[in-house]
Amino acid sequence: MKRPTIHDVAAAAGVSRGTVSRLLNGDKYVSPAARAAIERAISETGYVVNRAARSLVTQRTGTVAMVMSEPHAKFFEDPNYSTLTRVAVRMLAERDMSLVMMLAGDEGDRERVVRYVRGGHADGVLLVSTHAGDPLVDALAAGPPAVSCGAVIGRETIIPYAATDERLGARQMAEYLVGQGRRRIAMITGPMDTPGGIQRLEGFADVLGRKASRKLIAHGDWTQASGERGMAELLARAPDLDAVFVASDLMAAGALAALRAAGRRVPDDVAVGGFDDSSVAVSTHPPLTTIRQPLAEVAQETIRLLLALIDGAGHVDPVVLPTELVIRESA
Amino acid sequence: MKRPTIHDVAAAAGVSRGTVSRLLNGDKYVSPAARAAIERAISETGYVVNRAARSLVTQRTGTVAMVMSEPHAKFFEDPNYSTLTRVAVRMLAERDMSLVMMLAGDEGDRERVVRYVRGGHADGVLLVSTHAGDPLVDALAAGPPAVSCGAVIGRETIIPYAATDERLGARQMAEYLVGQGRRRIAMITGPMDTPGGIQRLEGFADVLGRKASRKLIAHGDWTQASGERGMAELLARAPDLDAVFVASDLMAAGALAALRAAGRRVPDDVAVGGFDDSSVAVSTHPPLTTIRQPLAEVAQETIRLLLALIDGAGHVDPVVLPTELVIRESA
DNA sequence: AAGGCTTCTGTGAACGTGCACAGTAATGCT
DNA sequence: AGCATTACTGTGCACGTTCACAGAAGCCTT
Repeated sequence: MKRPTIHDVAAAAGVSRGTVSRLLNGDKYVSPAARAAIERAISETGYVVNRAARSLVTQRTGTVAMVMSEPHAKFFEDPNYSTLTRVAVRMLAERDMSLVMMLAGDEGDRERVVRYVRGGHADGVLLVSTHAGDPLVDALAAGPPAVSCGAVIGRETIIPYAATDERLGARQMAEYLVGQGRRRIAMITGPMDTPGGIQRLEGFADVLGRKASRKLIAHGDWTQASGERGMAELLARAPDLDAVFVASDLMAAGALAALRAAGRRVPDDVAVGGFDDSSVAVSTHPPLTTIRQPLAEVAQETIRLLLALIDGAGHVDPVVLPTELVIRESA
Repeated sequence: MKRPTIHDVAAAAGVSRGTVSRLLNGDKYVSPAARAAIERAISETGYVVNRAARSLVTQRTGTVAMVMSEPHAKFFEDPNYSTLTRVAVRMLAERDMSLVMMLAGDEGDRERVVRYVRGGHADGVLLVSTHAGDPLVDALAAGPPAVSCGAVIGRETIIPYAATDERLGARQMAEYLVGQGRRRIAMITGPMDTPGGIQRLEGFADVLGRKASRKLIAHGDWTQASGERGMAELLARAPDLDAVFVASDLMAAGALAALRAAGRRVPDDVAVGGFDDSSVAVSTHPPLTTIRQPLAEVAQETIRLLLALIDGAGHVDPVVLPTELVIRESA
């Protein structure tokens, strides 16, 4: 009834522990005969290595901790995390490693994460949605390698990351709107302590120059309600606007509602550009012209960086990947 | 530089390993003096228990594996999983346990999951979106306790679960549509190998009786595109329909598009009812009248069942929680 | 024929913990 | 006073693995 150990396998194969261990860990000095006997013994006994015993001696855990700092609720509905999680699990599984999820919403959570990581329970840390000034980043500095999916504002040189070229994406949308002959282009940004909030506004300003006046800029918090509010504000401040670039599709859905309430037609009176190419982009009416991010590639690069560091690379360079304009009907 | 061990703590506190261990594990026989000295020593040394060493001797891992069988991509955007993950991480953290994510999409994945779980690397298994006939369920039967969030079709008596009362929700919507005076009510279902697919149709049929003719029923696969297709089919087969109950909000968004394309006004010509009360429900035009599921409670109950089993409960009863009608503008 | 590689194998020690057991001192009970 | 009980503490062993080391066997070189 007991689970078979490496001893049982060795006995069944007629060799010693050491030889079995060598086979398991890919050491080259194992004779073909021994190899065959051991492989047979493993499948007969249904042996699977005990990771606890292994990590006790190797000081490695085969585990990566995914730490999410989103203080409230809905961190996940974002396809970003969905993709990242999937890619991470896949890539780690290939190396027989596993992904454990941790929340770092409040102080207690954060302490637990630090204890866990510094206690040596993870070989690496995958940071997600870490806000500017999050104390977690510094608390984790002395531990195992950490990377972030998306830059950590203010810690770009400390925490390696892979990210979308947010600024490029914003430029693409702004240029498209200008190219369509729009003259009074407004913007609803994300929160200004996130990379997406800051850099999408920067890209917008790159193209619009001083036409990007404060009057034409409203700030949201990624929620649909904030998009609706932002749009209403903008309409009040600049009734003559003929286009709006909204920093996320979800907020853009809110903006559409506000425009409809104000009797403006989209795209005839006002063109609307979104960002993310998420599932809401096609469920709105009209469907959103938006910016697609290479989510899967970003996720993949993030994990690649982390694995390189875990494998001993002293330093890795951040990776920034280009976005793509997706034209639908809203602009 | 080495991480402090229980020995170091014992030495610093002037007691023996055993006493420290007793304090750590909540044994009552520790004198107040020893307790104080040990607690001080722990915080001074920054000691954190080595889980590998602990599980080696206790045969427990402090880990729950969350296994997702969704064959393709987007398992996560569903707020269902988002909520479940969050709740699971929270509740497990309280007991100092952790959640590891595993995918069971293809055969290779499934084998890895079985190896992992039967190899004793998890104290419990949390099944998610497991389809009818999934071989994983039987392969896991001999291992540690497993529960499912949402019933596993055909294995309801083997795998304990917490779930929404899907059938009740469908009845609520059907009764509401009937109560609004609708006479020709159609339905677009989910895939018929999922609880949501089957039971939402059953609830609909409970209310409509033989009025729920095959002519008025189309099948979707939860995607928006399938909702659009289903609606087009229904309009072709029964042009006189005046209401449609769509088994998910996302499919309902597709149905709205098809209705708009056909020139039908919602809700004037056709009332549309959704299911889930997800974020799309408020981003469509008009916003969807839908059924809210108590996601957080279901998640909580699921984990509670699992923990009870891990704690040695021989048997637990499934939990089914009621839904709620949310009235917006589409019906 | 002797020595030195290369290839392969077995063995003892260590990793850090919990648990059973033995043991001590103080207290309560008759 | 004697004995049982309670409260507390220390010690040896086992958990299952990897790693360093030592050693055996075969082959090539001198």
